[in-house]
Amino acid sequence: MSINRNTSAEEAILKAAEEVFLSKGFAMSTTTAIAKLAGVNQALLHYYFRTKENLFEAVFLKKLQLVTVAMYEILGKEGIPLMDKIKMQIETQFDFVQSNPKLPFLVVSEVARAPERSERMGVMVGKRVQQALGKLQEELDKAHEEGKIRKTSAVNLLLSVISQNVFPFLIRPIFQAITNMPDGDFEKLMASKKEENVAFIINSLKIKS
Amino acid sequence: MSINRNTSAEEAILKAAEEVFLSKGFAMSTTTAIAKLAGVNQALLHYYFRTKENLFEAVFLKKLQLVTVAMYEILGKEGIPLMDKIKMQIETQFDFVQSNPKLPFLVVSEVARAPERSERMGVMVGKRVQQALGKLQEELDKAHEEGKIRKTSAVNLLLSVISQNVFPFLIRPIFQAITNMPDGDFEKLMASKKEENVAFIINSLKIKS
DNA sequence: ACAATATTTAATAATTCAATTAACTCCGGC
DNA sequence: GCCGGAGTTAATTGAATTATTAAATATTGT
Repeated sequence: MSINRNTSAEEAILKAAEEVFLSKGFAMSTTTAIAKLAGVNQALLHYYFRTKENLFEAVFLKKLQLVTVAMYEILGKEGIPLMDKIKMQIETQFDFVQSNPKLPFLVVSEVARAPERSERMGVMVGKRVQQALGKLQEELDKAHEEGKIRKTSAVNLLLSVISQNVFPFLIRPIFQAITNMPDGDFEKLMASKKEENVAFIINSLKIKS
Repeated sequence: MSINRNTSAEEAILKAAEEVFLSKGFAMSTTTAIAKLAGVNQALLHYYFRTKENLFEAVFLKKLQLVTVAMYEILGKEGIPLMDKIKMQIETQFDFVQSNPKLPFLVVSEVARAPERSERMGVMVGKRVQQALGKLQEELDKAHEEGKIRKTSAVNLLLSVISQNVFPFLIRPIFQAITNMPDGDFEKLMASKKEENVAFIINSLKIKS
């Protein structure tokens, strides 16, 4: 057994699968296309992963683990002032999505294909997110009582943050088409979008004169 | 030709197609399933629409026209004070998405399948949206100069509004799973989300003390 | 009534694609 | 050197699904 050869082939398949699945989703991807992109025979893909489903699972779970980290890592941290925490959460999340811009599409399309995925994802991170949200809610309430921010729901806030960070990457092609925006301009827009989102969210929490 | 019969059959197919395509997307839907749901023979579907693609097109374009209205209708109006206009735009858009909650998924998945769709959508509404955005930018600049709001990009604002309004419906299943939220609670959350979004956006525009 | 046309169905052809099979190659241990 | 297993491929199978065909039934105009 040549370690080099098998890892290179298996890795090539995984890499190709990642690329194809990420841009097309499960149903619109073919093992043939993946094998071709990987530069291997289509049967080899089945040799290593047996089924298309298995191969997908390998790709998807790997990605999903990354998501969960970006989701609750910051919120779970102790001893960080509320506003800093929110700021860091937005930034971390944005960076993650920016470096995995096609992942949101895969998640959304996969949930439509196999709704039970949602439940598995819920089991995977639910507990920790809920804890983090509980903590966050306490802090938000406290800050509100101290007159620092307006009354705010933690769940709602999290939803807003994710919306702001994720959605632009999800509709990028349509958005560019409608606003007639070339690639360069979109990337420029996104470069400033992170701090824009931070300002936007933080500002919306503040109490206005 | 019986008007009753053909409309009822053709309509039934369209209605079934709408339902299936909206929840599964193009690739994960089968003409067999659509015909079955419509209660007609599968070949009848081909008699009326010839191809699955045609049938999809009929459904998709119909929906798309609704979208475009919700997108620029308000922004294009004259003689409405800026803040009222923004508020109305958010509300109209939210109402639209709420009554077509599965449409965002279809649009996103369709763009992944056939990227040229984006361009067609761009052609369809681009001009008008760009005009509306231009007007909005002028108004935003004016309001900023008068010290009423902070400096704001119209494109960015529109993107934020759409993000806030659309994204929750796109990830509803995952969101519910992660936060362990039953259907009733989610609907309650959405019932207050419209005004929440208005407050959120308007507030973020204001200049804080 | 009946011819022309539209609608509907059953049967099946054609296509696509995942998955399997059976053979071949390459390499390391003995 | 040759045996055995891992790696690889071409070719094929089988299932699902889109699309067509040809025949049957209903409807309308005259």
